[in-house]
Amino acid sequence: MGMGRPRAFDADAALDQAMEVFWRHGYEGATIAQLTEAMHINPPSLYAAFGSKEGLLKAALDRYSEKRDAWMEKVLGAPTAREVAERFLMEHADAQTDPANPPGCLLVQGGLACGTGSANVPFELAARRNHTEDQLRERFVEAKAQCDLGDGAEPASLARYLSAVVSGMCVMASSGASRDALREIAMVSLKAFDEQSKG
Amino acid sequence: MGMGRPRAFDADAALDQAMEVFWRHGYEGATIAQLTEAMHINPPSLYAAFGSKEGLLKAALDRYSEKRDAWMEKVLGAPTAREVAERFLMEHADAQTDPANPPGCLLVQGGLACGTGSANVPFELAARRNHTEDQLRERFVEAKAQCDLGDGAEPASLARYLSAVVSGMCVMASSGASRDALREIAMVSLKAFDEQSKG
DNA sequence: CCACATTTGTAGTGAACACTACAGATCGTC
DNA sequence: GACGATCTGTAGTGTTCACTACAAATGTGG
Repeated sequence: MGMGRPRAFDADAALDQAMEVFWRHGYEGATIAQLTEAMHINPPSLYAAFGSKEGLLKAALDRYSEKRDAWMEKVLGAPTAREVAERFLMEHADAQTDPANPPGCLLVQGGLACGTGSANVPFELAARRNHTEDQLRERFVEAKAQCDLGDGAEPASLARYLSAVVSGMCVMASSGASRDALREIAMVSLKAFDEQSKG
Repeated sequence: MGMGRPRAFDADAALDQAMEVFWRHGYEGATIAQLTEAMHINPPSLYAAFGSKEGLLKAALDRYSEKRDAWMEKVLGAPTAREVAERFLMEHADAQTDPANPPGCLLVQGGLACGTGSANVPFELAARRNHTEDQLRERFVEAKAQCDLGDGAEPASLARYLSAVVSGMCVMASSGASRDALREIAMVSLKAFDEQSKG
C-alpha cells in the first residue's frame, strides 16, 4: 500500500510565518487568507495539516514555546536570582523590540479578550504565560533554599511581579515604545526586585 | 418645522452597556448583534447615533475617559508623589478586579493587535493610555519642582514605569489574577518607585 | 506499471459579519 | 390637524469569514 503524496512545504517554516501573522494581527484579526499567503500554501493544505484555525494557533504556540524554553534556559541558568531577574527583564526588553518580529509578545498580542467563538484562545495564551511564571518561581524557590534570597523574600511574589512587568512592557511595545524605553522600565523594576529580595 | 421623533433610549446608559461588551470581548470580538442586545436598541438606532462600530467605540472611550479623568483627579490630588504612586497602583488593582466590570481595563482588553480593517483601533487605545501616563509625568514634574522627589528622579521614567506595571496588571487580571495578587504586585512596584524617587 | 494513499490547487459552501432600505411611528411647528 | 423631520423595528443587503468538495498530481508498495 502506498504512502501518499508527500507534503510539499516545511511545516516548521510555515508555522514561523503563521506565528508572525497571529502576532501582528491577533488571533481574531488574522484571516485564513493572510495566513495561507504568508505560509505559501492553500487552505486545504492548512486544514489537512493543522485541522482548524485554532489548531494552527496551538501548533504555532507550541513552536513558539520551544524557542521560548530554550531562551528561558539561558535566563534561568544565571548564577544568582538577581541575575536571573536582570536577564529576564533585559532580554524581554530587547526581544519585544526586535525589528525581526512584530512588537511585543505573541502570548499577549495574540489576544486577551476574544469573541464567543474563540473564548478559549485567551485561556490558551494565559496558560503559556503562566508557564513562564512557574519557571521563574521554581528558580527562586531554589535560590531561596541556597540562601541566594533573603528569608522574607517570597518566590511566588517575585515571579508574579516580574511576569506582570514584562506583560506591561508588551503593551507598551505594541504602542511603539522604543527599546531604550523598555530597558529603562526593566532597570527600574530591578530596584523593586532588589528591595524585595533582601527582606 | 418639526424637530423629529425624540430618541427613545439614553445614549450614556447605552454607551455604558457597549463599553462592557467591548471590554469583555475586545473590539473585534464584539459583534453588532451583541452590542445592540446589550444596549437594548436595534442596529439602525446604533448607526444613527454613532455612525459605525468604530464610532461607537470612540464614543464609549470618550465616556470611559470621563470617568477615568474624575478618578485620576483623585489620584493626582494626593499630597506627595509617593502617595500618588501608591493610590494609582492600588486603585488600579481594585478597579481591574471589580466584579462589577470585566477584568482588566478597556484600554488594554479592547485590543492590542487588530486586523487590517481595524488597524487604527489599537492606536486609539494607546493614545488614551498615553494620556494617563502624561498626567502622571506632569504630576511628578510638579513634585520634583517642589523637592518632593530627589534630584536624580526622572518624572518621565517613573510615569512610564507605573504605566507599564498597571498594563501588566491588566494582562494578569484578564487571565484570572485575584485582587490580592494584583495588590501584591502593586506593593512590590512601590519599592522600585521609592528607590528610584530618592536618586 | 498498476492500485493505493495522501497532498495540492481550483473553486466554491453556508454562515456570520457590519451595515442599511424602507415603512410606520412620534415628535415640534405652523 | 396637516406637515416636515427624526427615530424605530423589520427585514433584509453585499461582503467576508472559516472551511471544504473535488479532481488532478505525486508519492510508495506490489
